[in-house]
Amino acid sequence: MNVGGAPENGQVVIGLNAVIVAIIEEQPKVLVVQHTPETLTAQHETLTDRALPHDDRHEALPFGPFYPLKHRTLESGLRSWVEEQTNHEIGYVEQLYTFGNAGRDPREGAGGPRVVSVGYLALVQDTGPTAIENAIWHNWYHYFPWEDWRDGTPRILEKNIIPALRTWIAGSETREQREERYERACITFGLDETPWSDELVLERYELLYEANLVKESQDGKSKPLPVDYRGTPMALDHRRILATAIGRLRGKIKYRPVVFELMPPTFTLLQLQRVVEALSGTRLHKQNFRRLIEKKGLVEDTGKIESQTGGRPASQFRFRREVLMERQALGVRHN
Amino acid sequence: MNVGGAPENGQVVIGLNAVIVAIIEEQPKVLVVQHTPETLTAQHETLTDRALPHDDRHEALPFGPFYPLKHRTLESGLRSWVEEQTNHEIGYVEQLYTFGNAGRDPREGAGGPRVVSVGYLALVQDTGPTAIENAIWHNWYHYFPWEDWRDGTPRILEKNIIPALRTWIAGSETREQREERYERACITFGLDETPWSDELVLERYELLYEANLVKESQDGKSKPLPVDYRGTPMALDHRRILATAIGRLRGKIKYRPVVFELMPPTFTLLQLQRVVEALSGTRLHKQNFRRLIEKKGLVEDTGKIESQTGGRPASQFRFRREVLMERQALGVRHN
DNA sequence: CCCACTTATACTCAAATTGAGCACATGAGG
DNA sequence: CCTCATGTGCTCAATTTGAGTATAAGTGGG
Repeated sequence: MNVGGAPENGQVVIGLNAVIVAIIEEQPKVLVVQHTPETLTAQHETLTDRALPHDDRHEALPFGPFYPLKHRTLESGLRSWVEEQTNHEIGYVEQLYTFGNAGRDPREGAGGPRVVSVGYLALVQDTGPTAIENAIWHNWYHYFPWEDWRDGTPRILEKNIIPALRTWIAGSETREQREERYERACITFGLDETPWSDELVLERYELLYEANLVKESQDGKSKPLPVDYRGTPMALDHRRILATAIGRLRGKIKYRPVVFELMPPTFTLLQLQRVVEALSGTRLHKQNFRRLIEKKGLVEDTGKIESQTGGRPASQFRFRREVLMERQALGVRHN
Repeated sequence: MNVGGAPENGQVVIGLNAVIVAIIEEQPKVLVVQHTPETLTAQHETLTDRALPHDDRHEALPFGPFYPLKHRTLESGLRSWVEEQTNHEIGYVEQLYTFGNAGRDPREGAGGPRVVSVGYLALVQDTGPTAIENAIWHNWYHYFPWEDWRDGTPRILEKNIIPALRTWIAGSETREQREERYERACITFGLDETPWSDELVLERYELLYEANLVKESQDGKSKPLPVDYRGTPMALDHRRILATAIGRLRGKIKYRPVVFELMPPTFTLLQLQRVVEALSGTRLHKQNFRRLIEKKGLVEDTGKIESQTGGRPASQFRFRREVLMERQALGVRHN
């Protein structure tokens, strides 16, 4: 057994994980696969010869294997199965991170191949229901309820997370550890007047993970958390990958014009603002947002008027594709 | 043959490529391995059962295989072989990109495993000569002579590259193509008053590649370029990986305090400035640089005085490790 | 028809940041 | 003591940013 390749060093299989994002009704949505035991087996093919442990039967990111004989590049592998399965044309693909941690996937181990998975972020337009089976669009704030500040400070944060973090800080074993925990919590969760930073999504998730405040880090020994404040869990390390994607996207929109990948061909400035707000989880100052957009010259007036605004009719704009070519400092900054 | 793993889908082997950077005498250096046929075989082990074609026997980035049975994570795999081989302690490691292109490595193909390689950027301090065999520190501007603007516009750019690009633009087959080429060249190479952007290292390299102005893209049919303006070539796609690393690092220093990973424990502000300048390839305004650094509070005066400055003695500073924890907008902006 | 309500859009203004420079300090070396 | 090279404090105008005021132009209800 184990012939071919570098046998004595173990087998490696490459998987492609996609965070597919669309904005639907002003909410940032991500495509997730509902894992029932049957669909899991059907989807994962060779990777699923061993079943997932019961606890990990959760929602998962869509996953596709990489076939080196069939796919010329990793990205083309990703594109082909995503477009095939979702019937959505992908406008934008960005590689996020490659995860190779042992123990990521409980199916590996004695005899099983090591799964190295490459995470991708893909942006698609809202083009109605997907054809993909068992896959649905979920609001990403279901998984990260503390990340949505559009209606003010999330209640979950004030009521549950911050107090739990303070308990965690107080429970340190040395003074150094307490200070370190406090410092981290300040920076990531904006404790005690420290400003909140929308990009630290991964850092926040990891802190909660370490503090045992999310489902994924529960070892079964400590008593389970109340459901209401840990956010919906996902299979394996998928919530981590999603956190990476959100943080990256929030950062990227500030200096590259990627928002437009999520927009319909024409849109009003308020619609554009709502999309940015949905992604960043914050509210923006309307007049300044417009000033910024116009200054960048990313957008041009189509002359058409949208009158279903609920107020004064608005001009419809179009993204100027000409400026798309790698150009920097063209994003949409906040406030 | 081809038993184990997912046989019908081809074998995959994972390689780890490291761009190891240090600043030595105000120059940004990268660790490269000199490939003679013998050392190549010794280094690459299982990956080198087929020899490289003669043209690809160039300088290469250090490369280590990933052993799934031995390494718990990709990063720990990288750290272990880099530290083992270089005797340098790595302060900072960042994953760059995962390359899976077919045809990247001519050794793959019929029967050979597909090599997927994960590129890493590692920053080390200048701690004298390395112990690694056949590896030497090379100024990265040998590979990208057009990227060093510290002594004004690089002559190579004005004398050779820009004219060659104009020829390439003029040689377009349609009007659209000409406009597209011109636009790209403007943005990346700062043609006709467009400002130069230090971060577009990869974009510039790719443009030159497409325009057939670097060695790696020479197909052997067109007549060879004069040596003087294409920069030193590297094996396989290593120059591409290096370009990715430089661009990433140039971007990163602007918003994260990573420069300090390259600094000795104490340093003067001018030394710090010289390091930033070496990385970004530009000159900075001294007084404003100081103002910026002091405002960020990244640094503290040790009270000690450096008198080997050639002028008035300077205060020695130390990086305040306390602020290292994920904190944003703390980099060193230019000018 | 007027009114409340909603959204669009033009413009103002102070605070903060940035880019460029002057002036002087302080050491080394002739 | 004069020159040279660097360090360090400070000024100043231009630009950008954050926050707000004022007004325009639609909707639907009485």
